[in-house]
Amino acid sequence: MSDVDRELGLTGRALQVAPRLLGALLTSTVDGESVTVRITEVEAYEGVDDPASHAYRGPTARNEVMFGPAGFLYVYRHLGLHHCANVVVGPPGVASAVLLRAGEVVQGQEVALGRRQARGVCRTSRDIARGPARLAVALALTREHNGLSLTVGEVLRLRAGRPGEVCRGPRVGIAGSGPEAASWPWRFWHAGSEFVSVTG
DNA sequence: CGTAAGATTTACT
DNA sequence: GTAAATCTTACGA
Repeated sequence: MSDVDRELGLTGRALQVAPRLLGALLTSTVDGESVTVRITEVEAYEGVDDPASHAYRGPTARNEVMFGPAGFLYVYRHLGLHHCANVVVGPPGVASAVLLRAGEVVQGQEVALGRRQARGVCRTSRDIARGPARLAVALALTREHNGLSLTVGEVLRLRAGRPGEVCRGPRVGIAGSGPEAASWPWRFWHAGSEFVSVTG
């Protein structure tokens, strides 16, 4: 286990780890360009007990990384258009992950903005990584990065940052998983941050 | 093998 | 506010 694993307590379950990831810094280096975001909004996804989780029905080719050890990246494609990135947490064999929903770009802003504008319109710096698929674009994360380590290696680097005041509420976009799971307050964000995808 | 639905974003009315 | 874009995954036949 690395120092970062210990510092952030990544081997805990998603519900415990999610709020601890707020304020953490994630750097990606893709195509020789480095971008760092400070994480401002996350959601916890558990496994067999969580109807909204990709791991709810057991391991598949897509979600196998979620069942592995903590400290790795899980990236999935959504609606054929977008990618979303998760931090795999929890002990090996237990599916548990934290979806990165939004962040503030603190390094490599020009690169990140360029990547966003190459895929559409991005008017303000506030919107560069505000939203899970936007954050993935800013960091240039795709399915190719699925399963990469967040603590070892050249591409990804996660490190602890200064924590802030935490708010929590229901997760976004999972109404199809049933009213119960959609009501659980498993979404966490930094109080007062403008770099949050949905306020409330 | 066919098909339905999806942890979203963007543009347009 | 509403709709379209776009394709993979997962499940049923």
